[in-house]
Amino acid sequence: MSNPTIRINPRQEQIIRLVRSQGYVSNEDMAQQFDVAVQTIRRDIGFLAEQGLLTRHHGGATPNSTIENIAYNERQILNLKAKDAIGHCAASLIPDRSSLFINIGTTTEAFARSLGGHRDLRVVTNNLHVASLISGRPDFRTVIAAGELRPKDGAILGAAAIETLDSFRTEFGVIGISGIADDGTLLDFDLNEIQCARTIIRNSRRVLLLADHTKFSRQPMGRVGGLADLMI
Amino acid sequence: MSNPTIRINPRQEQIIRLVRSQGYVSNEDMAQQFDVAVQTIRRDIGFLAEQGLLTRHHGGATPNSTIENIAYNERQILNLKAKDAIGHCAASLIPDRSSLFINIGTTTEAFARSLGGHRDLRVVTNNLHVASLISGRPDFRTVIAAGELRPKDGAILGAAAIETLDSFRTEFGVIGISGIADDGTLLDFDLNEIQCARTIIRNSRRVLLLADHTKFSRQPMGRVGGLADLMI
DNA sequence: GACAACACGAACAAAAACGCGCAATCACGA
DNA sequence: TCGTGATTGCGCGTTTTTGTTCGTGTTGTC
Repeated sequence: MSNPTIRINPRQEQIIRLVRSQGYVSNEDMAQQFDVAVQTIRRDIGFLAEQGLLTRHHGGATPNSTIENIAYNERQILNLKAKDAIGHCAASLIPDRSSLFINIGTTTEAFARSLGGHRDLRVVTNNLHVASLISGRPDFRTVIAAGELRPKDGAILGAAAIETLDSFRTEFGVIGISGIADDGTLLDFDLNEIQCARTIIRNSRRVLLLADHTKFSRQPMGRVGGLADLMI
Repeated sequence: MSNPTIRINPRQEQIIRLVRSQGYVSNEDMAQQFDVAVQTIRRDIGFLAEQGLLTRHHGGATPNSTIENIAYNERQILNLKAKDAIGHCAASLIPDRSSLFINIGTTTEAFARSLGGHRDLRVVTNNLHVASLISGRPDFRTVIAAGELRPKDGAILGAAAIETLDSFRTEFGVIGISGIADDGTLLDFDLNEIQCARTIIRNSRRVLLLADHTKFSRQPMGRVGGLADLMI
């Protein structure tokens, strides 16, 4: 029948906890910490990875925060370094205990990843990956918008999403953009995205627009607004 | 059914207390502490584990955290094999091109993981992890419910979520449950969860209830419905 | 592109833990 | 006092876990 006693021993449980809290731990470190041979740790890691509880690497293991891995591995992220830097910089502008919208886009996801040091934020987002990234934070209050998912980037768009976004007012709106025209006009490809961005801008006291240099060379056709709309 | 005299001797009671306070205690330590042979401790541990009062391991025992206290990460690994098997089995009942609700719970997540071979499903869910799992599928149409995220398990609950769920009718409702009473009554801990489950049941042509054997030994207090509510 | 250092898996051996059967002990009432 | 049944301790063969060795594979550097 089904085995009643699950085959996970205390050490393996500790390993999961350790890896999840540290991000990356080497086999050597774990062997030392638990006072067992490296080979034993390897066996544990192998077993846990087989169960899908963490990810194996040469020399150690990392947690299996599903979405982050999907984000990095399966999706092409251009200018990762620049986006991380932008996200980090933007995050430093957000004080603890603030409320904020986070819109769709890979740059806003980088921003969300940089919120690790913040506390007690209240976040409203229509970005599935952002929601996943911060979903484990017990001190955050995270609201996700309703609606249909767009597979390619985890965006939640449409009338229902706008309705959700429209029922909140926040101190910050963090949005990305597809393109910026020479005159400062903000541009996007998709009407739904544009409407969501507008809703966020309308309901935020301040707006942080995250964009790297590539946005200046693109010229989508939809108009989100002018830079003037972002002024405080 | 409930046996009137369960024989738990003082030593066994002490063992439970000790394990609960220490986290992990080796059989050797306990044998020394109670001044009995290791064999006797083994018997005690075996008996107590059988009663579900603690968890047995090679060389010792750990406490059996109560359901509410089990963190999501740990819950995820409970009965992983059984949950995968259940999920796989349930997935085989779903034809391509169906529409379905997927509720919160680790078993429903296992189910979602088993949908890899399906095509063109339309899914409505209030489970962030489920949404993430299937978000990359370009042939699926995925709708996520609105509302506040519960960090411990990625559940989206509340009035907004119910409103989203209530605006769809599907062929299948896939739900988990916290406990099943002997008379078939479905039980849950949280009022919000119960309301979501009821909404899903109401709006589904057929309901698939995913539960492993551990659900029969738990007795939460909220009533979701009877097994009769699930009949086709 | 080659080499050194490190990490890995497989196989084997040692150690620890386990279960079972049986005998000794204890509790308790006839 | 004796018998009965439950509990405990011990011996021993079996299973599980852990450590070690060694040939192979991977990584990083020059």
